[in-house]
Amino acid sequence: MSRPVRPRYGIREVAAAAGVSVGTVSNVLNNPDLVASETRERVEQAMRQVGFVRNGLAHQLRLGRSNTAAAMVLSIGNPFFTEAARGIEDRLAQADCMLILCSTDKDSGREARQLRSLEEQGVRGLIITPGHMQTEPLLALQRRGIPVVLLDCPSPTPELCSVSVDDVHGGELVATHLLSQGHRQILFLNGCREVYQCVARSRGVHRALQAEGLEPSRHLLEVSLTDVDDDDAERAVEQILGLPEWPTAIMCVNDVVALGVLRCLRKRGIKVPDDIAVVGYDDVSFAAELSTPLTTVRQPTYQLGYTAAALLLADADGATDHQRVVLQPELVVRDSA
Amino acid sequence: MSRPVRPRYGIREVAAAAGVSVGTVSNVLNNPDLVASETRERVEQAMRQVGFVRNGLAHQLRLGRSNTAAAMVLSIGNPFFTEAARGIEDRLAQADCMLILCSTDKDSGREARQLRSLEEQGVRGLIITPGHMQTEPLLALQRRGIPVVLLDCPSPTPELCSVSVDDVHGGELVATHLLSQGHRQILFLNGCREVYQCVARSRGVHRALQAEGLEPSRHLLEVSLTDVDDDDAERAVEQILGLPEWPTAIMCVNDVVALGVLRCLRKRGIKVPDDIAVVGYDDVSFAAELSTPLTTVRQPTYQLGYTAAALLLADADGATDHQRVVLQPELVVRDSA
DNA sequence: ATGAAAGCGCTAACAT
DNA sequence: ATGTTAGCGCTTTCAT
Repeated sequence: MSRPVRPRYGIREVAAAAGVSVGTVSNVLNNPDLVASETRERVEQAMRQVGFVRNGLAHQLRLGRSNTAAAMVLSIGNPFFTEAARGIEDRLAQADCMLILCSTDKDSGREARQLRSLEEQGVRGLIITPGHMQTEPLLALQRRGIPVVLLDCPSPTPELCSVSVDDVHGGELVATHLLSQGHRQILFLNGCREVYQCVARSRGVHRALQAEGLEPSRHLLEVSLTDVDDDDAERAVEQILGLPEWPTAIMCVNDVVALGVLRCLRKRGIKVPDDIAVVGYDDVSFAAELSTPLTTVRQPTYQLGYTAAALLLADADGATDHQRVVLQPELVVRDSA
Repeated sequence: MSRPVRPRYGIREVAAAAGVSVGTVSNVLNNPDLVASETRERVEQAMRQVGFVRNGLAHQLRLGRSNTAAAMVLSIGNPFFTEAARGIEDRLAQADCMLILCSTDKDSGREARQLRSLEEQGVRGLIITPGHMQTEPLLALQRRGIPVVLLDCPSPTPELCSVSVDDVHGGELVATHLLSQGHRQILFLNGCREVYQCVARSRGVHRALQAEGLEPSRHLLEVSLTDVDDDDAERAVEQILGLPEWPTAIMCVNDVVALGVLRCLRKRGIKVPDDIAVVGYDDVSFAAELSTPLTTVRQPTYQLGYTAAALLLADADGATDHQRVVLQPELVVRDSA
């Protein structure tokens, strides 16, 4: 038998110190009102004395559930997701639940590994923005007893909860705005086509073009970024500007991408919006203060997270209806387009 | 006996399905080479068949340690910390270790609660940017077997590891720059005085004033923000501008605060740097692309996190020397000052 | 090479 | 009101 690596004082030591049984100590912890106040006093003092910290692993093993939920987002470097995480955390805290925040960073291998690890940890539930559209692993997870809530992407099945923002409409808002400004050569710096949000916004853009009777193939160039961050966007625009014909407007899948676009254009001395218009998405905190205040789409980000956590808790408490909440985005017109 | 809330298949079911004992299944998991390859094959198939997921709680309980480390930062909304978290995560991943990321948000009650919760979870180690200077709870934690590494703040004791950036020097760099530009009325929007970095940077500013033979009380106004975010900063500046005499330069404890300052000044139509100069700290991704490109202090943020995780792992593996790594900051002069 | 069984620290049913 | 004890799922020693 290997010695425990971290020998701490447990309820046994507390019991000995207080002259009671482990059952009583356990009751002080979990059913204080079953214990005579005098005894309770004594036990609590013993706990302080030996520096007792409950072994949560044993606790949860016994109970069969933990008070830790997990959130997996696409990128922790995107303020959109940290804002949503704040909402999640706040709601979970109300239920004395902690949050494990993970970031998949578009690595589906990593997503799978983390998913497994979280399941092994026995998380109480999972809030996830999937990096692809295979819901099967998530459904399996839920069948094994771990409630799943999709974040920022509507559930394709009635078995999963979801909270999302209407991305088709969001894409449509942006494209309609650009078209109304007379733009006919639009570059859409989109994310990976495996990600729902990206596909949906693209659909919205197409819809806007159609509404004007315009042929997408003539007026729209869509590029899928790989990392979907500012550096990635900068490189992509750099490349596009090497082409003979420039777009008159660039719409970005999020504000971080727009940041990279602005950086590239600034370095090349290209004026926004005069030479090229730029539109972001998310309305993160810095959007309004960029060199050219960013026209973008505001999402109820905090509420998105907060609601997702609420659904998760309801589900973990045995709710059987799987809600699909859809929130509405809003175009914020500033100077960049 | 209450039924387990989440009945999953365990090694017992796998053993039954494969026609072996639980010990053998365990060996397939942990000592595959002790098992005859034919048996191993059979067991592995049984695992897939029943959809086996190892119960990490029981695993860790038995082993006495987990493969999850935790990081507690001051604010998850600050890109500085998410960048550091990326460094931490990357280094931990090399050791097959997961990260729990927590944010204290200046709430010391919350910090204490989360600390306890993490200890109960049996985290393998803790990387923390403390919101105050009481190291006693951290030392106690370490004595109880959980290695602690201070992030972005030098350890005041030889018993704790730390990785930090020279904040006194950083503050000095900024102030020296401002003084050399002729500024004699400097507003320092600092964070809470309980936080080491804030105190250290303030010391650096004082040092710079002294080097010029200037009296701090005449040339420096230092304000402690409470939330230390952009909205908080905006409010503070709004208030300062109500005073009869305005500062000629505002230095900020980080770039997020600078963002709020720029927002306030823009709303009031005050020109940067002509009317008031502004300096940030951290050089986060958006710093260079703000309405006025931000003069700021660059820190080796990713490396900060990466190194902290390396120290943590070394410590958890039994290293007994407690290193104090100090990195160097660098002034990045742009347009805002 | 495999099996049997003890025990990690805790909770809760049952006994007193 | 308190004590006793089985067992959560796993690992590991010891025996076969």
